[in-house]
Amino acid sequence: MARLKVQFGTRLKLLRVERGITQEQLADATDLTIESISNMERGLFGPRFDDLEKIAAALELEVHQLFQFD
Amino acid sequence: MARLKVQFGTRLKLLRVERGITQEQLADATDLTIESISNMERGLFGPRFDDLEKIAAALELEVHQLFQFD
DNA sequence: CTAAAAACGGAAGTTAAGCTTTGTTAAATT
DNA sequence: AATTTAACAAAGCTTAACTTCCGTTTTTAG
Repeated sequence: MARLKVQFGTRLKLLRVERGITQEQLADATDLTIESISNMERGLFGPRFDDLEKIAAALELEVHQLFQFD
Repeated sequence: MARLKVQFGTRLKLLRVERGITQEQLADATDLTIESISNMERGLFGPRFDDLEKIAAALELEVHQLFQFD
């Protein structure tokens, strides 16, 4: 039942690494802490709605692509 | 800057109406209140991460489709 | 090989977005 | 005209999300 968080986290990390940016750089770009990014990538929690927008913008993609698993 | 909430809300309403279910039915299926559904559809706030899963399940679609605008 | 950078992980405390409750009003449906 | 459905608002509550602080491990680079 926390499947989505884990899937999202895995996807987030993949996309971030693909773009060659660090957790710290993503944290800066989204006004979050590195721990929050880390926790998201590990599936401990998902971002708030507003932060979804920031994350997508920082990775230069559409929000729906963050949820494009498989 | 609350663009995503508005887009999401509009999309949610469209998908719900397409399926011919009321706000109340969606609220029941997701363990939310009708006001919360109403507020989301009007773009006042977005759902929590866990509720995203419930909403997608209730509408029988994948989460990424909730963010498939245009 | 070593130092630095990046990521992992946990625990405890804080904050504010999301959610509820209550109530009223306005459309839409029959 | 009556009933259902949805819009709207304001005030209070809850808790997931977030931060802060800490130490450890892994990866990268010099």
